[in-house]
Amino acid sequence: MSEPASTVWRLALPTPLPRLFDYLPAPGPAPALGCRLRVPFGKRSLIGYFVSAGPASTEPHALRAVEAVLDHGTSLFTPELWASLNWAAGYYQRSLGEALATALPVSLRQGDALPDTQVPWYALSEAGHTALARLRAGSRPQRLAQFLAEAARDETALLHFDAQWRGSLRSLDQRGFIATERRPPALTLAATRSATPTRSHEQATAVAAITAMHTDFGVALLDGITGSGKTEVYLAAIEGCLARGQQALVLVPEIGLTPQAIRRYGERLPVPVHVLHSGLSDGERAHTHALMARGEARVLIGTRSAVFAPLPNAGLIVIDEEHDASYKQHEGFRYHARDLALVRAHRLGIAVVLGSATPSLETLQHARSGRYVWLKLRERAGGARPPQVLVLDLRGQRLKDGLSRPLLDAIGACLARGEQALVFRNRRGFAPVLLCHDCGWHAQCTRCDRPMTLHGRARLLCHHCGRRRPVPMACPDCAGLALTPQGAGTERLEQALASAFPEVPLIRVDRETTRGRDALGQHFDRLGDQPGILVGTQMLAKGHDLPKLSLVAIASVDEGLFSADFRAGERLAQLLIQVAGRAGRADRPGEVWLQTHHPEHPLLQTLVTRGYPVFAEAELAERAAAGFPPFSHLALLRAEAPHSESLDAFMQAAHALAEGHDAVQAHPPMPAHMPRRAGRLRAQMLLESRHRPALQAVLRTLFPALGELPESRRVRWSLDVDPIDLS
DNA sequence: AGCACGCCGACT
DNA sequence: GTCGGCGTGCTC
Repeated sequence: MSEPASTVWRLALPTPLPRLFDYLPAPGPAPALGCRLRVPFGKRSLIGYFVSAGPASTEPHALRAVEAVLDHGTSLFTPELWASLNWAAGYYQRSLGEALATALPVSLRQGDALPDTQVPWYALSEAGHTALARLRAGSRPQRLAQFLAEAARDETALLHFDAQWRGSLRSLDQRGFIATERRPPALTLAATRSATPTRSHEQATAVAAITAMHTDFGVALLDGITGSGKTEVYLAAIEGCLARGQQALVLVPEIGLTPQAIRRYGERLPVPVHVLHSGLSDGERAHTHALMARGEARVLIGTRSAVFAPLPNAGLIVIDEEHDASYKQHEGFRYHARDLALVRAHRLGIAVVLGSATPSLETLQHARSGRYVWLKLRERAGGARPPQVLVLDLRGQRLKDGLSRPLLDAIGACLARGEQALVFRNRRGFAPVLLCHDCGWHAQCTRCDRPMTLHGRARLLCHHCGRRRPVPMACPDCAGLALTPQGAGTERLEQALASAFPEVPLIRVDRETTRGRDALGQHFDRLGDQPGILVGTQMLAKGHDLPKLSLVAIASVDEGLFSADFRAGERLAQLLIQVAGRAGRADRPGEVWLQTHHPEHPLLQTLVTRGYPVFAEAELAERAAAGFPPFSHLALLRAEAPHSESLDAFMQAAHALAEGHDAVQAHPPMPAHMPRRAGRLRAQMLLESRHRPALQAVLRTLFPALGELPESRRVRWSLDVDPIDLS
């Protein structure tokens, strides 16, 4: 039966416009919820998602017709994923169409069909069965034929049976002894798995607690120090999930998805382990998506966007390093993968394991309040001792290229023992500032009002907008020749260390030296187990285990100590613990050196002498007193414009709209942390509430109203719900 | 976000 | 004289 003529189809479209769009229906019945349709939109053609059929909402609109229905019968979204994405679009104030499109791999987003996941299975044909007895006993083809006579096999099984199966199969096939058909891939692996290691009492307790949670939604915080064996707990929990026939999703931070880590899951679990990360082709991503959607993949490990994987048979979600900032998308649809995973798990009625050595204060607060099961791992596997932390007071010390004498001596001693040292510095380039020693001028980016970083000896680079220019011969202000690099970046540390220790290999790891697939792993491989030095940025905080690494130095912790961002302390503490955790995992305790001009700073004192849990308690008390998250909830309106008039006008108008709501405070607009970037002026306004629903209610009216402000057309603006970074 | 339309600088 | 810069307006 056809729909009445006045009926329209209401679609979500991948555009930031926060509404649905009506179209004249295509012939045939209305599609299922979430089915993809091709529709004309302005001058282009878009993929939209079916939401509902009904009478046209707004009257005088020239309706256009749906061009094609792409999904017949079932949509790409499971009911749970559909509901979760609807929730996410509302919560993060994005259009439903954008949220839906973000959740799909690019090729599906563009309208491709869900890829075929069937693989060839080989069996013995009737002729083959008849001929089996005549084959020469013990020959390769005969043994293969015997193997296929028992059951049809896929390529994985054949490979495991005989690495050179292809030749034998071809010879059997040429004689008509093989029957091939396409079937879904095998769910389990025949290969023998690596043995389960003996678990510590703490680990066993954690595994039992997580296993007990399998019947319903629940969250466990696996609060385990570095080296306490969190991965072993994940693996055991995933094994339980697989034993119940369910799927497991593991989220890891961008940098955590190393071949080493993937191998560990692959060697242990009795099913194929699938991986999603940014290095894959569109086709590979769509294929993995299809496997998950059909329940043909049981374990998926992935970074942030893997949180959108279909889970028709969900059993468990693991989020490793749950505090990691890479789980928050920093542009467009600014979702938080951890929070979205919790929402999905709630709908799915499954357990979530949040693991970290340095839990976020949000998660910790839930654990303290009893909403999460709090599982602690406080022992290092094998009884290894924690690293010894030395705070090195730089005041009055002579610094050579950012390195003090005691630190150089310690590195020398470390190398002399045949071990490795890691020097961490969060600034790339040679020096962060180029200063005129005569008049005080320093090289600034003309578009960002920030110092330009000196790279090499001749080039200035702005890390905020990418602008580059040559180093002037003389000071542009006073014509003096006393231009001096101030401070030390990774490049300068590399040079200083190379001249101090010319006899050992030295590897610099930062964005310049480390690009592309597993470049980091290759660096580590190059170093091997010989004595040597690694110097570099954040990228060194995770990755390979380095058994010979016994000294970690943080060249300067000072920048993080006095930041305007209320989360800076938490982030610095997490980084310090993480980097420190790299030292001395094997038989001998490592040493961690912190260079600072502020050895008495409470953060360092608490963290170093009493550890992260005590630090976190103190920080939580401060957050409670100041009314910051997790004791309040934030949304940040950001805007930028080429001229201050349009920017100010928009921010004023936005503030007027946001003001005067119960239980939600709209702070006055203020310049962004970087008031000018790439030549554009930037401002922001913070919304804050103790009551999340109250904040959500304000955002629901504020967001569409902002888009309708005439002032909004002259600025680029965005709303960040639960911002991680207030700068 | 795209994509077009529409008015002002440096080029064949 | 044009090619093209990005301001501003619209998308069922």
